Amino acid sequence: MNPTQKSRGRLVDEELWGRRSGEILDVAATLFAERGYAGADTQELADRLSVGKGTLYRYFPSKRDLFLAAADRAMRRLREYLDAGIAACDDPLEQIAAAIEAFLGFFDEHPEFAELLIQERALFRDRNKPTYIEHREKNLGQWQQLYQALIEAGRVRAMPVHRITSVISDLVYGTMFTNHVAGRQKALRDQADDIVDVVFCGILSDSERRRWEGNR
Amino acid sequence: MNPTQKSRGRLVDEELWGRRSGEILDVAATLFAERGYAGADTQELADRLSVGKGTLYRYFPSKRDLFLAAADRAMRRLREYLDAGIAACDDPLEQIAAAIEAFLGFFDEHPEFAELLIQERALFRDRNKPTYIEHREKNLGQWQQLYQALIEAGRVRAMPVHRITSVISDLVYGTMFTNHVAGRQKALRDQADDIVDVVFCGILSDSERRRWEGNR
Amino acid sequence: MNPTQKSRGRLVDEELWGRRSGEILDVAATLFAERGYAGADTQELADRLSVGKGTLYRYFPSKRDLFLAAADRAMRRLREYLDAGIAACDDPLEQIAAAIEAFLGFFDEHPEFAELLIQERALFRDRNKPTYIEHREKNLGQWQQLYQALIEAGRVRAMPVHRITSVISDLVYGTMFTNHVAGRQKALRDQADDIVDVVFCGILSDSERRRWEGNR
Amino acid sequence: MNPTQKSRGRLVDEELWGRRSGEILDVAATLFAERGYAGADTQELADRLSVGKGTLYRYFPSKRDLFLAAADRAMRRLREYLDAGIAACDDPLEQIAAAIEAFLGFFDEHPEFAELLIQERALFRDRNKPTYIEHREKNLGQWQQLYQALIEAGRVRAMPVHRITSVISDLVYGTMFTNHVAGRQKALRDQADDIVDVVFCGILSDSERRRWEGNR
DNA sequence: CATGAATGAGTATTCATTCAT
DNA sequence: TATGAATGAATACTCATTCAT
Repeated sequence: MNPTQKSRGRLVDEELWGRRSGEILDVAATLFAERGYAGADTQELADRLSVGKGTLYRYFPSKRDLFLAAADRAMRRLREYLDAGIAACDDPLEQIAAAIEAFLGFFDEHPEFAELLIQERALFRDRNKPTYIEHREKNLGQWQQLYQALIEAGRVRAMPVHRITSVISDLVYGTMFTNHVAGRQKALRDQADDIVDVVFCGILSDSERRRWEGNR
Repeated sequence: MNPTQKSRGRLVDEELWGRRSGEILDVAATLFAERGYAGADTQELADRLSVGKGTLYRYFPSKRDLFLAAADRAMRRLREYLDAGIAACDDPLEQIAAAIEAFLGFFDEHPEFAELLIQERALFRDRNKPTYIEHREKNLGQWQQLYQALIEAGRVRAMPVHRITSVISDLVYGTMFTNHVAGRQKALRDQADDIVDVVFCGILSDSERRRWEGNR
Repeated sequence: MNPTQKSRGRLVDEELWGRRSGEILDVAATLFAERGYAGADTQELADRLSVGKGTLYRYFPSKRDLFLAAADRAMRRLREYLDAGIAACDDPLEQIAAAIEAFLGFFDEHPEFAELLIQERALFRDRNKPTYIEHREKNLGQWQQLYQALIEAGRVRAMPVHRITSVISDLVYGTMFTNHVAGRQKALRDQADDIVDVVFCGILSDSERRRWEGNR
Repeated sequence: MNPTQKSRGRLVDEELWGRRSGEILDVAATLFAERGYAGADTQELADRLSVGKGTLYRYFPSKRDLFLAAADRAMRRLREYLDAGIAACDDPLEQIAAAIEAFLGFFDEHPEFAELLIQERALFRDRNKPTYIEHREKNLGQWQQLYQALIEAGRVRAMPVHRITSVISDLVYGTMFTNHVAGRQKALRDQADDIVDVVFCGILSDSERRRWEGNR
C-alpha cells in the first residue's frame, strides 16, 4: 500500500463519491420539484435510487442539507450554462442578450431547478441568503465591469452601473418565476427579444424620451 | 322573531362576520410571515386572537383556506394601494411610474404580504394559478389599453403592448422578491426611478440604439 | 361565572387532571417494568389506556418525563407505606424494624416500582441524583434524630448516627435489589428479622465482640 | 505446514485471540460506562480500537454479547481482587473485613464496572440471573463454610449462616450502588469500618441487646 | 355559538448487523 | 482475515381537525 496506490484509491473513492452524490441530487431535485419539500418522502427518494434510506444519510446529513445541496447544484449548472451562452458571442451587447436568453432557457429546460429556488426561500427563511441571491452577488462584479466598459465606449448611456445590473437581474428572475408558475406564453426567443428590446431601447418614442429626460 | 328583526340580525351578523374574518386574516398573515406556513401553529393564532381554536374553523374550513384567503386579501389591498397611487397622477406615463413605486412601496410596508406570495406558490403547487398571477391577469386589460393609447398618441414606441406589460410586471415582481429576500439597498424612490429610467429610456446610447434598431 | 364557580370548576379540573395523570402513571409503571424503558412503546401505553397517543403528551411532555414521574410517584407511595408501617409501633426500635419490613414489603407488593428505580439510574445517567437517592436524602434527618435520641437513652451504642443510617439504607436497598432480581428465598417476615437481628445485635459472639472491640 | 507448526500456529492464534478479546472488552467496558449501553456506538468502539466494525463481530456475535462478556470479565476481576485482599489476612474475621473493603475498593477503582452491573439488569431483563447474582451464588458456599467454622469455634453467634451471607452481600451491593450513584461521602477505609462495626457488633447497647434477645 | 380536550395519521433519522471485496 | 459501505427496521412526537359540552 504505497502512496501512489493510496492516492489512486482515494481518487477512485472521490470519483465514486462525487458520482453518487450527483445522482442523488439529480433524482432529489426532480422529486422535490414534483412533490414539494414537505411532500417529498425520503423513502421514495431511496426507492427511486434503488438504495437503502441509510445510504442517503451517508452522503447528506439531513433532508434539509440534501435540498440545499440540490439548490446549490442547480445554480452551478446555471452558471455553466450562462458561461457557455455568453462565450458564443463576441460583442458585449450580444453577450448580454445571450445571457438573458440563456437564463430563461436554462429554467425552461430545468423547471425542477426553478421549483427548487422558489421553495428554498419559502422553507428555509432562516438562511441568511438563499442560494440564488448568493450566486447572483458572486457574479455581480464582472457584469458591472462589462457595463462600465460599454459606458466608456459610448455604447451605453452614462448611468450608475448598479442600476443596470439590478434591473436586469430582477427582470429575468421575475420572468423566470412567471414562466414557471403561469406557463410561458410565447417562444423563448421572442420573450428574450422582448426583454432585450425594452431594456436596450426603452418603451418611449424618441420625442417623448427627449421630453422625459428634459424634465428630470 | 319577525322578518325585520331577522333581516337586521343578519345584517349585523354579516358585519360581525366580515369584521372578525378580517381580524383573523390580519393576524394570520403576520403569523404566517413570521413562522412560515408549516411553522405557524393554529393554536398560536387562536391565542393571539384570544379565541378558541374551534372558532377559527367556523370562519375558515382549514388552515390552507385561511392561508389562501390571507393571500387573496393581500392582493386586494395591493390593488387598493395601487389605485390610490395611480389616482394621484394625471399623465399616463406618470401613472405608470407611480404604479411601479406604489407596488414596491406596498410590499415594503407590508413584508408579511410579500412573504405570503412567496410561500403560496411553494406550498400549494396544485393550485392552477397562484393568487398573484390571478390578480395580475385581472388587471392586465386596463394596462394594455393605457399603453395602446400612448402608442397611438406617439408617446410610446410602436410595439406589441403585451411586451410592455410582461416586462414591467416581471420586473416589479423580481424587484419585490429581491428586496424582500436580500434587503433593499437604496431608497425606495431611487429604486423606482432606476426602473422607470431603464424601462422608459433603455440603457443604450442614442448612437448605439440607432445601430441596434437598424440591425433588426 | 362567579369566583366560587370558577374555583369549583378549577377544582374539578385539577381533580380530573390528577386522576388521569395517576392512571397514566400506574399503567406506565407496569409497562415500563414489563418491557423496560426502551422496549415500552408509547402506542401500547395509549392502547392500554384506551386513549390517543396525543393525549399522553398532553399530560407528560415526553416519554422520559413520563418515566421519571412514574419513578417519583413510586417513591411517594413508598414514603406513605413506610409512614403507615412506622405509625403502627410506639417503641423506636420496633419502628426501625417495622420500617425495614415495610420497605421490603412495599417492593414485594410492587415489583414494577423496584424495576423503575433500577432502570432509572441505568438510563438517565445525566440526572444529578436518581429519584431514590433524592428521597433517601430527604428522609435522612428524621432518622438521625431518632438514632441520636436512642443513643442518649442508652439503648443504642454510642457511635456516629450516619454510620447507622448509611448501613441500614444500603442494606435494605441491596436486599430489595437482590429480591427483585434473584427472587426472594424466604418469607418476607423472616428476611426482615434476619436483617434486624444482624443490625441490632451483630454477628459476633459475646466473647469475640469484647475481644474485637478491645482491639480497636 | 506440519502438525507442529499448525499446533504452534493455533497456540499463537489463541493467544492473539484472547489478547484482542481482552483489549476489546476493556475499551468496551469504558465506553459502555461513559455512554450507557444504548448510547455506546459500535462505530466509536471500533474507532477507539482502531479496527473496522466488522472485526468486532469476529470476536463477539452481537453488541449484547459484547456487553455481557464485559460484565462477566468485570466479575472475574472482582473475584481476583477479592481473593488477593483475603489472602493478605490469616484471621477469618479479618478476612471478612478485608473482603468488604476490597469489594468497595474494587468498584471505587473501577466505576465503569459498577456501571456495567447496574446497566445489565436494567437492559437484559430476560436473562435468568444477572452476572452479579451468578458470581455471588458461585462464591456463596465457601463463605458459608467459613461462617460455620466460626460459629463452631464460638467466635460468631449461633445463627443460620445464610443469614450472615445474605445480609453482608446485600449490604455491600447496596453500598457499592450508593457510592457509585451518589458519590462516596467518606474515606473508603472508614466506610468499610462502619460496615464491619455494625455487622460484627450490632448497634444496640449491651443492656438493650440483652433485653431484645430476651424478647424473642 | 364557542370552546379546547382528544385524536392519530404521518416521517425523518439512527445504528446494529451484514457481506462483497 | 479485515474491512466499512450499505442496509432497513423501528419509533417518538406534532399538530390540524373534530365534536361533545
